[in-house]
Amino acid sequence: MLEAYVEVMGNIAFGVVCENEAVCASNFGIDEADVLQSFQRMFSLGAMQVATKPSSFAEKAVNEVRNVYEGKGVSQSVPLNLTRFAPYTQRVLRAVSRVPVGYVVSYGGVAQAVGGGARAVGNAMATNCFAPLVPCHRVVTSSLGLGGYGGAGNCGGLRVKFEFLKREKRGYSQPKDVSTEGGLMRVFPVEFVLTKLEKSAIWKHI
DNA sequence: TGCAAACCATAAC
DNA sequence: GTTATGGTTTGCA
Repeated sequence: MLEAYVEVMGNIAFGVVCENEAVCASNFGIDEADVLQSFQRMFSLGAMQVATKPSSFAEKAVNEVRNVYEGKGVSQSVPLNLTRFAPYTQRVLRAVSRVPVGYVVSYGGVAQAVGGGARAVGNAMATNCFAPLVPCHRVVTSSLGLGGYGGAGNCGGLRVKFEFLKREKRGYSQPKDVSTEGGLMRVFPVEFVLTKLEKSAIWKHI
């Protein structure tokens, strides 16, 4: 039986779905109903039980979701259960979760590391059930545009993605390579994206 | 800039 | 099998 748990902090709600000490899904939204609704689109109603009193693991997982949301980074201490995804999608998600706070990667950059094409990577992001644990908000277009955001859950929108990136500013100025199971992956300081967006002034309309 | 064609893994049929 | 569908990319006018 899957355990769903949602914690509301002020005007934002964080939620996880857990099973056997692993996270099967995570999300955030405007309130508890919002988050639960997104979970119900991923799992059948009968397979999931909403916990009023969370297991210690669920509590820890929700904490992690909140940390990432607040821009504090990923400790990568909670295991993810990716088995309900296609093998290629799993590779993409694992590669993306290696992008450090303060950096972004392009769809094509991920594709280069895990194989396949940029478009396929975008598809994998769109089905990502682990927002923001798998930081799909750090994946942008090769021209340093935002790309898209908000596939599986209710929490979508480029505005949200933009806010994420602003919180994750760390003042880096040089690109670097991170290693993935497929090979090296080039990541860029999030500032590259932000300065370009602010210059183009398009972000004001998001 | 803007547009069109190539790209690639999935899900649905 | 085949088709439709994207959170893209690249080249060319």
